[in-house]
Parts: sequence; C-alpha cells; structure tokens
Amino acid sequence: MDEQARIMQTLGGVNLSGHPGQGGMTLPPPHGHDGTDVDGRKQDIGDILHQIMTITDQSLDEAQAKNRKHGLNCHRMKPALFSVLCEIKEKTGLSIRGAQEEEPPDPQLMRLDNMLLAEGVAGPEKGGGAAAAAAAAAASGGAAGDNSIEHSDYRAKLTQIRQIYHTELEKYEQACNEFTTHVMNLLREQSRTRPISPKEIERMVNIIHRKFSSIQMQLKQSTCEAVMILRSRFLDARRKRRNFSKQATEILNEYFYSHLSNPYPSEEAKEELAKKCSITVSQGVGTTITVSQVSNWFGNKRIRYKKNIGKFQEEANLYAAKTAVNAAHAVAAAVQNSQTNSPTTPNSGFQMKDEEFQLDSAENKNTLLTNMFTGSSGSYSLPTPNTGDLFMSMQSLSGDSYQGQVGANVQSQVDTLRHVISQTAGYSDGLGGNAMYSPHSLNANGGWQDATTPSSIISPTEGPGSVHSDTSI
DNA sequence: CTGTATGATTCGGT
DNA sequence: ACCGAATCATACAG
Repeated sequence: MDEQARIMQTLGGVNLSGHPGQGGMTLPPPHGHDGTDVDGRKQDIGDILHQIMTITDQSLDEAQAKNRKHGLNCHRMKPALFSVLCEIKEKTGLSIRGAQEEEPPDPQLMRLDNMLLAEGVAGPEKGGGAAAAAAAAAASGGAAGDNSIEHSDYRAKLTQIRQIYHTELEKYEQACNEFTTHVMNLLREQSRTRPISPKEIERMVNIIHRKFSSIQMQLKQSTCEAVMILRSRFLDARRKRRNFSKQATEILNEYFYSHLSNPYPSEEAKEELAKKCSITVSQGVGTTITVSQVSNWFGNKRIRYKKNIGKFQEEANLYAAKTAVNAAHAVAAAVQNSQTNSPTTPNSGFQMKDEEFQLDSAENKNTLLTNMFTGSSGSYSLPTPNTGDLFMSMQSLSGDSYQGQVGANVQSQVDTLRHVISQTAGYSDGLGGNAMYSPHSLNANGGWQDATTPSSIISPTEGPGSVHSDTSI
C-alpha cells in the first residue's frame, strides 16, 4: 500500500527523531570522555543505534524471529544509551508537546458528510442493494409508482455508488485499524529500547487516523462528485430531449392508429408498449422508454393528431395498412390452424401485400381531405364480397370459441382493418369516397368518443350480418 | 441559420 | 390521477 509507506515515513520522521522537520535521527556527540576506548564505545553506540533504526524497518515478527530484540535489550550499552535518549527526548519533548493537535472539524468534510447523508449514500442502511430501490418504490405507493419507475435507474445507480462507498469505507477503516495496531505494537516493543511514552503512542495513533481520514475525505469527495454527476445527468435528461428510435415510434404509432377510436392505452398497455419499445431499443442504439414517456407520447400524439388530422392522414393510412396486414396475417394463421375444412380465406383479389396498401397520398390528399368528416356518417357500406367473407370469418373467429386462438390482438385491429379494406375497395372499384380512413372517432366537440368497445362490430352479441361502421356509434 | 418535428413540462379542469 | 392545451427546448432536415 503506497499510502502506508507514506505514513510510515511520517511516523519515522516525527517519532524517531523527535524533530518533526528533521528526517533522520541525529544525535549530538556523546559527552566527551577522552580515552582510547572512546572509539570503541562510539562503535558500540553506533551499532546499537543502527540496530534500533533497522529494527523499525522490519516487521514485528521478523524482528522477533531473529531474536535481535533480545540481543538489543541485553546489550551492555543499552541502559546508557537509553538514558541518553531520554535526555535528548526531554530536551526536544517540549517542542513536541507544544504542537497543539486540536483540529477543528473540517467544514468541507462536514459539508461532504451532510451531502452524502442528504443523498442517502451515507445514511442508515435501508435494507441495502436493490431492496432499497424496491422499498422506495413501494413506499411511494402503487399508483404513484410511475415516478419511482422513472427514477429506478437513478436509484439503481445511486445504490451502486452507495455500495462502493461503503465497501471502500469499510476497507479503509479496516486498514486503518490494522495499521494502528501494528504501529502500536511496534512502538510498545520499541519503548523498551528507547523512551516512548503512552501519550506519544496516542499521538501517533492520532496521526494515523488523521492520515486515514484524509483518505476518507477523498473517498467522500469523489463519491459526492459521482452523485452530482449522476444527478445532473438525470435532471438534464428531463429537458434535453432525445428522439425515440424509429422502431419505438413505429410501435407507438401502430398502437395509436390501431386504437384510433380510443387511443388511451391502459396502464398495462402502456407498460407493455414501454417494454416493447425498450426491447427493440436494446437490440440497437437508443434509449429505454419509460411508461411516463409512453404517456407523454400519447398525450402529444392525441393533441397533435386532433389539431391537424390532415397532416397525419398519410401516416394513418400507412399504419392502418400495416396493422391490417398484421391482422390479416394473424387471421390467416389462425384460419390455417383452425379452419382446415372451411372455405379458404379470400385471398383472391385481396392480396395481403404491403404495396397493395401504399397509398400515394400526394395524389390522394385532396380526396382524403374532402372526405374528412364527410365520409360515411351513416351505416357502413358493405365492401366487396371477398372482403365481406373475410369479415365473416373474422367475426366468427373472434366471436366464438376461436377467440382465444386468434387473440385480442386481432380483435383490436379489426376496426382498422375494416377501414383499410373499405379504402382499398373504394380505390379499386370506384366506389370510393364514402369510407376513407377518417377521424371517425372524433365527436363534434373535437374529443374522442367514449367508445368503450371500438371493435363492437365483432361483438359476439351481434350477428355476422350486423356490420356497421363505428362512425355511427 | 431557419423552420419544423418532437419529447417534456406546466397548468387548469375534471 | 389523468387529460387537454399551451408552451418550452432541443433535434433534425433543408
């Protein structure tokens, strides 16, 4: 650990020398005793000092294992050296004691702590991990869950930060404790060979703690930064708009135009749409789409569609055709599955191909516009026999026991299909003009009719013959 | 750079 | 709480 080495250095600097500013141990020359053995004694003192110095560089175990400690303690010069060291220490001790260590609580640290506490990063553990997000979601209630769902990503990331923060903090604390005990042991051991008072050990521990707390502060600071970045990113994302992916828009449009009579998706439908959009997104590039975004989209779509239906006519035709094709495919599949002996589905003259339904709106726009609101306010004029057959089969399919196989999907798309079919019929046999894809569901007030069952034409209660346009609802 | 499209937000109404 | 309407702010195409 790099930091540990640095702390070690600090320790050596402060403690061993007694002169904080002075890196090594510099002893004044021993009091002069002239004589020939002076050199020899000098040599001894040098030796013992060297041993003391080097022993600090060794781990406790190592020193013990080598049994140097014993040798050191039993050295004949030891008591003398000890007293010398005590003397030196006494001289320098005042200056050490003079250095007050009263540290006022760092205002910046307090600020960081407060912020972490406010963000819920440093606070009491709320069950931890994903449970915290779940608990938060549950706390906000099922109805208001939208908000928490919207911010679940944020919460998840915050939880991640929190976890990292806590593990790091724990690691630091553990390292700090380990190191403190180690140093204390070392000092206690050394106090036998050189004068170290308990107070000094205490001070040393304080120094270590200060060092580690500065590391902790760094950790807190970077955690705060991470939270800030996360926050700003999420808040910015609210305003900074990103267009939905093409597939997502397609999915939403499909739903919108296939439920044009009542384009108010339920909560479940919204969830499903959001999921669907996000699934397609996950396969390519884009952003995930939340339920509230789906709500936004439908809100915008409704208002904008209503405001300028003409502008959306082309789009409506396109998607109506698309859903019609889908529905037809579904029906065809269902028919193939379940109606092996019935008259074949009327493919003749009604080929389910996309191109068949691509209306050149530039050419037809006038017609479309003039037909707007005017088209077929009365009963639905029966389409060509073939398409009629299709309807018959569809009705029977969705009306009776086959419903489960065909699925609600088809049912919901039948009204769209009907429009398109009538449209094609209009263009193909010249009857056109009475059944264009028109804003049939908009009432005089400009609002959508309260059509609870837009697909009432396939209601099981109605006979197959009672086909009527939902424009007459 | 400008106009349009579009997702998000706000506000009042129910 | 949800909707419509207005509005904001950005993305994007020309």
